[in-house]
Amino acid sequence: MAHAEQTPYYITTAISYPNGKPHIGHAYEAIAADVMARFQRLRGRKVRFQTGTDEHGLKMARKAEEQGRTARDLADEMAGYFQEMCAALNVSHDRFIRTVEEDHHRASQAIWRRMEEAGDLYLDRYEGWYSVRDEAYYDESELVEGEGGEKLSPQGTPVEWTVEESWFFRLSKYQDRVLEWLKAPGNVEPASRRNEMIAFVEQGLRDLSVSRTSFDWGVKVPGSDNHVMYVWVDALTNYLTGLGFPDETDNMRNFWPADLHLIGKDIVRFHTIYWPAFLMSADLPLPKAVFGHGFLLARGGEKMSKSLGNVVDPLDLAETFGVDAVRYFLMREVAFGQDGSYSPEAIVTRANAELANSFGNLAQRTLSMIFKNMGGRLALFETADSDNKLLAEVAEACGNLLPSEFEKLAFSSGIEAWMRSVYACNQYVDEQAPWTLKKTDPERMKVVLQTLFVALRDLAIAIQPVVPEKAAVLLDQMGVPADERDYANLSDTDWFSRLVESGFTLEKPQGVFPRLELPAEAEG
RNA sequence: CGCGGGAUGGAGCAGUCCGGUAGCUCGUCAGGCUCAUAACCUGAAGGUCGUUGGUUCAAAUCCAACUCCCGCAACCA
Repeated sequence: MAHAEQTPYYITTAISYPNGKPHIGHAYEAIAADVMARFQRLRGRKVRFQTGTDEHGLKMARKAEEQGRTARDLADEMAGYFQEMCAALNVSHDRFIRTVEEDHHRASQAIWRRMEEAGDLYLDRYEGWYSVRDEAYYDESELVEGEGGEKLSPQGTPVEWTVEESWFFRLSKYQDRVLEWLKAPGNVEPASRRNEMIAFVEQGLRDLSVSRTSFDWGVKVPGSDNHVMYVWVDALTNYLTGLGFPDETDNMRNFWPADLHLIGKDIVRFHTIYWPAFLMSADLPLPKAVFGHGFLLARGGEKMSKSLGNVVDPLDLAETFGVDAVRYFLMREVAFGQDGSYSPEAIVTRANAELANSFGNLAQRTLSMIFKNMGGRLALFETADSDNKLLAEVAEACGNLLPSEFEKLAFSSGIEAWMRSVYACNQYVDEQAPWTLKKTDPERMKVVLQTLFVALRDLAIAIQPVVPEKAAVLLDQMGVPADERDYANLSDTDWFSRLVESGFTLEKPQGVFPRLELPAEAEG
């Protein structure tokens, strides 16, 4: 369907550090971003969606060394897993960026030069306690004592005294401007994260060490070949790289600044303090919004870890339960922004109750009755008040409630609103009892069934961002043309008559959301 | 005084910003229906919303103090 205006929308996930295979946390973020991207496309916006991997840094270098191979070789393998994950989860990104790519080095060096030209970079010596794991220096006062009396970072990771020449970024210079930006609602969400960051900046910002000489797996600092950039300098720049920066490309013009950086709550600081400061220094506009989502915990709220044996491979999950069930579960179960928990039981319960029993069964019973009692053929019909009431409720949920919640990234409550209208449909089926009307008033039965058909089409269109594959299967069965499935089509009043005129005949319906069963070995 | 999150019927959560009949899902019990994916619909039982104090006509919601739990974070980042 043509849209009068195609307002650009640029959304990114964080790029993942691929020193391990993707886990459910990565899947969660990728899926959420994908739901948002698909949602915006359905709203008629011209979407650009980027995800990828952040492959530089000491940890990758060390890991490769341990395995006796090159960092690049390791990076290639690991990045492959992340790409596979995106494919398996139907993540519809426009670009999967890898920070080892040539254009990314070029973009990083370009932003570096701009910060340098702004007078914000200077060479100094850095001495301090460095944690390889955290990739951060700590002040003596921040260190804690380990069991054997050894010094540990506040995170409990080992630190070593390190002295190196380093480039510094004048972060302190941007303190006031960053603070001002942070305080404007909407820039950083949810508010709890925003407040944390405000508190952090109000304590005062120190200049940031932004280069390393202790290893060479990274982007070379222009004019200082023995330095590589601090991983975050190059990692954050990926959002620009994908648009063609530093060239003045159409993508740069259309999509920068980004509409949304979707990230985990652990890296909010980098995205809402360092990144804005870098951009200010480089004289580039700041992202319109940064959202720090919560984490997915194992059942009972415990952290997922290999030692606890509760790690979840997203690919296994998709294979076991189906991609759409997993996507639905993740978006529905936890309030976005907060932490949530996962368990196989929870996904089966949720998917069965809502997708199979409520929505899937609604579709099946409706289409089945049309197929059996009307020969699968549709005809124009006149609705009564009770029918209009249902259609109005469904239209409100699909056209207003769900979209306005999704726009706020409140996926869970958007889906809940949608679900309520599904309940209303099942209730309507019961009240109208078309199986009785079949004997008493066949004409009325047709009205009821077709009212449900209309409702079903709205419901299927609305939920597409969450369960794209299954929604498409359902809409296909219903004969809704592929180019009439945007949100704008929800308010199209002629689609039904066009469908009738086209002579569409419903085939014997196939269940779209079968009930799931808990795999026997998933117990635990 | 490190930081953050949480405590609401059996379980999992929403509601808390902007006080005013405590809501949802799962589970349990009873009933209905039979079109449909052993599904759907209706009703019921079950909570003094962690504790104490305060503000108020009114507090899950605001204020103060306290108790307890969890995490510091995703593969050993």
